[in-house]
Amino acid sequence: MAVTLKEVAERAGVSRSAVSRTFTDGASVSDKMRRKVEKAARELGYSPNALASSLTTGRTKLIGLVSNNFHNPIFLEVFDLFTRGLQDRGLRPLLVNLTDETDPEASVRMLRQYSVDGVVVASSTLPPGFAKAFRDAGVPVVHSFGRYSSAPQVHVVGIDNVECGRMAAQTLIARGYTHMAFMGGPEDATSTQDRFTGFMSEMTKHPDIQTTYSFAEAYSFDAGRKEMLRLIDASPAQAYFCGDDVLSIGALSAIEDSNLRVPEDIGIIGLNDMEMARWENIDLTTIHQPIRQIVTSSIELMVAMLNEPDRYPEARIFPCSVVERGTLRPAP
Amino acid sequence: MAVTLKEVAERAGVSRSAVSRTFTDGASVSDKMRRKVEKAARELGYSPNALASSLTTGRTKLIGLVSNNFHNPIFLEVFDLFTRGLQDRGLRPLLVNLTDETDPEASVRMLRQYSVDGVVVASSTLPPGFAKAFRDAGVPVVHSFGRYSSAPQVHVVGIDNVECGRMAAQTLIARGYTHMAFMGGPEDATSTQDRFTGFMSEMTKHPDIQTTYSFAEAYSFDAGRKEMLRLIDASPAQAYFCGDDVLSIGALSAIEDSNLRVPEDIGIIGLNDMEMARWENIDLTTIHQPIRQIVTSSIELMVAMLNEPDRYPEARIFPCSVVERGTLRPAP
DNA sequence: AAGCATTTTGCAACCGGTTGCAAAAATGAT
DNA sequence: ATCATTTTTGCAACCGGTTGCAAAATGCTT
Repeated sequence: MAVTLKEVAERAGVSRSAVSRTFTDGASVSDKMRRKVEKAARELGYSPNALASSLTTGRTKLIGLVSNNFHNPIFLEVFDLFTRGLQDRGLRPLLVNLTDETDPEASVRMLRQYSVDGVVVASSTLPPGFAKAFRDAGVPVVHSFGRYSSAPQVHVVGIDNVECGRMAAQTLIARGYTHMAFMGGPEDATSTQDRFTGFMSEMTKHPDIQTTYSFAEAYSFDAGRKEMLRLIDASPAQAYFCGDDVLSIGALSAIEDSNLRVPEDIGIIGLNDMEMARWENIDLTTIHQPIRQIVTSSIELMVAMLNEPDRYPEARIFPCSVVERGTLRPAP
Repeated sequence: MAVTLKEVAERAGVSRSAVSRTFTDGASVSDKMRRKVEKAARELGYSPNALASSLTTGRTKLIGLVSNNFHNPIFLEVFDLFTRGLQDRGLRPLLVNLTDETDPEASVRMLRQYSVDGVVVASSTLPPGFAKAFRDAGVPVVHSFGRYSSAPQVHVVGIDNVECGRMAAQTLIARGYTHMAFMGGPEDATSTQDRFTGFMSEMTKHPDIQTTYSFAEAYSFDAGRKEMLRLIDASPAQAYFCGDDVLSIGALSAIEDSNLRVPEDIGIIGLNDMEMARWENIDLTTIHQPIRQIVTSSIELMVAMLNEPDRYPEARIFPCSVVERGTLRPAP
């Protein structure tokens, strides 16, 4: 079907090596030869087979992009940034959607079968062990949005979720709330656990402030709404640190429907600062997660690892900051 | 680095063909042989190189998934469905993000270099010519969410946007509005053009109803909000058919901020029925686009084409339907 | 136990490229 | 024009698999 190197060589009346060399940069070819080959290639509509060459070069320029977050709008931004960033460096994202049913082992195997040069795990909910499976298989891996650790086993790029929890608590404290709560995402997500830890660690410094907590079933609108409806039905706190922005928006919807006002009756602070958070009809106060930087840095790290596979694992942590909008009452 | 077929063969004390055969189903291998090989493979941690085998079989099981919609939340649902659907059939999505800057030619070339078995173009804004470029390059292609044509040049799966425009117009007419408008997405998107055509064709049957139209710059919240603010500043219509749901939500935000009520002062009907449309704080009346069916059907069509490359191009069009929620006043 | 049909196995060529090495060609110095 | 040096080119082996074909092994019949 497709035109091969051999055909071009025959047409140009040169050896196959010569053709190969004109298409690999850095190889030694005379101008005359190059012109001859390029002419023949053009006439035949030849373009080299990247997969065949990967056999000898050992490089496919394929990068596995693994995620299980196909329901959180922020990940559309993440995929956008990743695909563009990788493309710009001549790398190709092979997308893997890790659902609850898919066997993690199977995806490791599959990505190895396709000889990906590296793997980016983009998820804030997967345990560190998942990314480690790739490392153990000898595949360079970066865990983006992964759990921060002072002794990382694999490269991690993300934020310090414990610190974010602390920051949220401090923000609420500064607003003078006397009863506040943590409404987390799924309890088994590492990001939920860490944010919870940080939040609580700060609150223990303020025993006078009443603190409660609960967890939603998922990082989703429905889960946030459902949980907030339940909380309102009991006796709600004055302000909530919600697991993330989608959850916050679900909570806001519940509050609105219960004829309570934001921020007067209940205050909300989210986390992520996704595009939607600044939509005027949402106007969510939230903690900004610098996803652009995280993605860029992840890609840089990946590129660095391709050249230096045994690079010592490092954690790259980016600072977050509170974005003041309309869902928290002003400081007294 | 990785374990190869040859090593397994040596360890098991058999020929390379034998190893190859145990890993290709349908090949003739005795049980004894299979056990021997599998044992050796297990001990060595061998898994076959999919790319190397593609060289001889001519199949990579790689499917290019090309899109330029990385800002519309509905496409996260689309990517979710596509990746899962493809995975379930043993196919791997190679994601291509087509930005304004990327040369379409280049992506065609790139996907050919990676010998993808087929390409899915998932976009409602790309011209049919783009998908055709793949067909001309001899690559099976399906254009999902593409423009409906009675004489399609490539396989198209989607909706009849003209019909949707008509349906929107009819819905507004039935509500007894006397001044209504079309607020489209970007004017050069085929979906915008078709919805406009349909909308207008219906309105010409009702010369008594005042009809106006305008276009937003993109299918985005900001564009919708901006355009609606502009319209409100002039003299707004009683009801709008907005290009899609995100645009509608932007419009809703503008209306709210202008202290006008929905649906009393201004009615809105969107298109897509994305997840967010049913969020209680949005509650958008919209035209449901059956994306699940479109994606499923696209994948089925792709699989069919892999077995029968010269399949005659067909258009698969799925019916849409109005989903009544809270942004249009009830019929009189 | 021999004869035949059937299944299993290995050989070797091939898929579409790359690359080390040595021969050939071009360049430069004298 | 000669020779040493550098650059360019082709040969041939290899990357990790698959597959048609013929030989070897097995199963079945009588």
